[in-house]
Amino acid sequence: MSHFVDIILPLPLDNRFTYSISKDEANFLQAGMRVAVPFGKSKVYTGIIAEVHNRAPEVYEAKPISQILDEIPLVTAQQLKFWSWIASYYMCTEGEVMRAALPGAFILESESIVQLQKEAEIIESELKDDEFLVVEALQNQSSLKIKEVEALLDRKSVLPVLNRLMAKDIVILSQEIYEQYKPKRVKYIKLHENHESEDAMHQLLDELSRAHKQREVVLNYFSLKAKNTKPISAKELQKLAGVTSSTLKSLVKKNIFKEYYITEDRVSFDGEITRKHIEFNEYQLKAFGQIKASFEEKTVCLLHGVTSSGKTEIYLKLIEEVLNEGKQALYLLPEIALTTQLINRLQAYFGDKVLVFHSKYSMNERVEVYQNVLNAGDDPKVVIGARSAIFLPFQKLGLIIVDEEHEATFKQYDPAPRYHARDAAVVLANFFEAKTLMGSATPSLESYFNAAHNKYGFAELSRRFGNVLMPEIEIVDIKEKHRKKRMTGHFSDRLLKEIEESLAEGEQIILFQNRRGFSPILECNTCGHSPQCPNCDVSLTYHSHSNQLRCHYCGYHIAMQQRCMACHSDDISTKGFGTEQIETELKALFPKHKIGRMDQDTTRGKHGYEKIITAFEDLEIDILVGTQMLTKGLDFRNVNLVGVMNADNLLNFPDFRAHERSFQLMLQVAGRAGRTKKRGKVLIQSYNPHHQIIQQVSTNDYAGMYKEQLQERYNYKYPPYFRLVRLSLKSRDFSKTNEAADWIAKAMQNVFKQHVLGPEFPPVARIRNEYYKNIMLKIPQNQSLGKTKSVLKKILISFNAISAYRSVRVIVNVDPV
DNA sequence: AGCACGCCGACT
DNA sequence: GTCGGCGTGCTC
Repeated sequence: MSHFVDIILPLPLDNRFTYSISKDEANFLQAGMRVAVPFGKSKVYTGIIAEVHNRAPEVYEAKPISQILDEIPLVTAQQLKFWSWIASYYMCTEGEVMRAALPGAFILESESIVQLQKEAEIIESELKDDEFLVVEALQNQSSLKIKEVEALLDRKSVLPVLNRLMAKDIVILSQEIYEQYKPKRVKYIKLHENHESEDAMHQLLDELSRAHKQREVVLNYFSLKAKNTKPISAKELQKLAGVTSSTLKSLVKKNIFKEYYITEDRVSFDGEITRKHIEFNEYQLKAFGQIKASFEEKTVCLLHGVTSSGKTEIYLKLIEEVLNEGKQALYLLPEIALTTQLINRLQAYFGDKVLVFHSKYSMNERVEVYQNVLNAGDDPKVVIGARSAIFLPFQKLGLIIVDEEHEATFKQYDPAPRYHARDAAVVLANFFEAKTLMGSATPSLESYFNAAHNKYGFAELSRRFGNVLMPEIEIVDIKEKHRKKRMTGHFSDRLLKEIEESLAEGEQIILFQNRRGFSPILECNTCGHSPQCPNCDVSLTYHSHSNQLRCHYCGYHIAMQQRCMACHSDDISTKGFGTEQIETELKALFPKHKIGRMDQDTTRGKHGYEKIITAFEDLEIDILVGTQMLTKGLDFRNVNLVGVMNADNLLNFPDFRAHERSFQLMLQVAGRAGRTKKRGKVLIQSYNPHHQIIQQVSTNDYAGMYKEQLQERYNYKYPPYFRLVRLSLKSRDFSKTNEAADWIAKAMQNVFKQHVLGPEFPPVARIRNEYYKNIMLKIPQNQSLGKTKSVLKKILISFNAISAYRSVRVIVNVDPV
């Protein structure tokens, strides 16, 4: 009987691909293992085995696999099931899910080259036969391809051999594109056996009497040795003795010291557990009880807890219970809320049971977290991470917490899979029969709706911890202030007065200014022209620090213009305002105080964000101006005043969620004020002070907002009453884009009638010289999702068969946010 | 996605 | 006379 494997390749291709394997391989291989397979004329890809079977393909001859990359499955059966759910629900390929789900280092591409490590110390007697063969070959030629190693050893599974050689630091494996995972190895020092006796030691010190530095190293070594039995790292010894690595090296050369290496986890935690017993207040106790009770009958529970009401303690307690049952927990947060503050808090409580999964982590670190989760065995862990953490290889998941559940960043926008981590988490939890807890101070309408309709359980925390009052929210009518000439730049007299008072009290201030939408643009006062991006349909925005005009979409930039580009008038000015303007104005208004700015420009780089936060915590900054970044998970003790510079540009977004978003954003920002004893103050400046949303924010009226917005959603057929699928078409050819969009829209209208919207140009219809057009499909609750998607898929397949529209790409976004 | 194959313009 | 532009079709 012949044997085959079906492979998922990390490519946007709809099918799995079948390869032939030998009988022995069939016995060895399992679903979830990686294999390298030839694909097309010359490429080799890493694929995941989805199935081992013996159904020979009928219309083609299956190629054999080229090598086996794992000895045990890297992907669990649950994950494979989850991948295929994601692919089908979000209408993408399994290959795209694979790309998103596995750390890049696991996906090797094309030919790997094996080379001898330069300073390898090779002890032939310690090598197995096959290892020796490889080393011998490498001594004759500088590098070997994996294929050549296979030929040399006359077998396919050569990676385990190479891995052993890598572990011994004898060979290195390099990739053309992706670098491979490298374990972190720390150099340790010990005394050479020759000097271990007391006599030898004294003799040694005498010998070194003229080599001061070397003698110093040896003395320090002994004192460290006397203190404890821990291995002594080269770094530690160098530092203590105040010498460089070359001194150490010469001691090693003299056979006085010996080096050895220990592989260490990059992601380990070596701090102390300062676990404090969690003491709930009565409200937390009640909410905790509500959650536990709801988990008896429902799988998902929504926790609506106002800012700083102590949601985190409830999470910790629930996680602790799950860990005690021997199960794993996943704590999901939006990327920007993954702060050191929170991680430290978790580590202080759970110690090395905490694993952090971050997109900022290096590839090597991500591989280690992945492997730690996979090999967790009987030592369950809690993983804290952003949306992609749902793809980790959990063994026995007991609980998923989705904190800041309302955050749009849980939805991946680009590339596919365009999944919503919150919604996918519920499905993932169900695979494990685990529970999901969603938490937010401002829940999404969808989740609140699910709770209200008994699909989810519900718990509430309406008091702030320590009975701190909710901040007092005051609305400032800046239209009137303008009329009465009470504005200084973008600051009303009210706001300035409050800032002055706060500064006088020695308190810190946060000012919030929404980033995009109202970045400053250059405008001619004579002809009204403003410079446009040549590649995109947007105005260029002014960046004062570089004195440039830039495009947010494609990065195009030109120098700041002194004259209008259309009419050469020199009467030009900047319109709209961003964080940078606010910062400049503040510096002029409060020259004696330190002003900080936190936005995309200032938080670039690995620790940019941390630096600003730390500076603010250490009271080095008096007033912090920022974008939405500062709404999340930060706990500043000394802030009592928060100002929202302009509420209107949030509200005027052309999006059915704009009002909900504005409400959430403003309340979240407001929550930064007065987190300790003193009652905080929030000033919201607006041209429309009577806008419903602003009124609802000022009275903290979530229920009112919910009711009103829900009615709007009902009237205009939006979620949660209707599901949405958005198709975006793009191509370099304007009329092709239009024709293609019309074709698809027509095909859809034939089936879905009035539930097809568009085609319509998006607000920015051209980006990087590609033209965009959108079609929206609304799916009523009583219409089968599966059937709808398969009809849509069929339409798209026929569309792709039309050669005239070949250059038009269609992007499908299920549940767009 | 990548890559080879293939058919038409400006160059050693 | 060739190098190379990217349109099209396929990958087990």
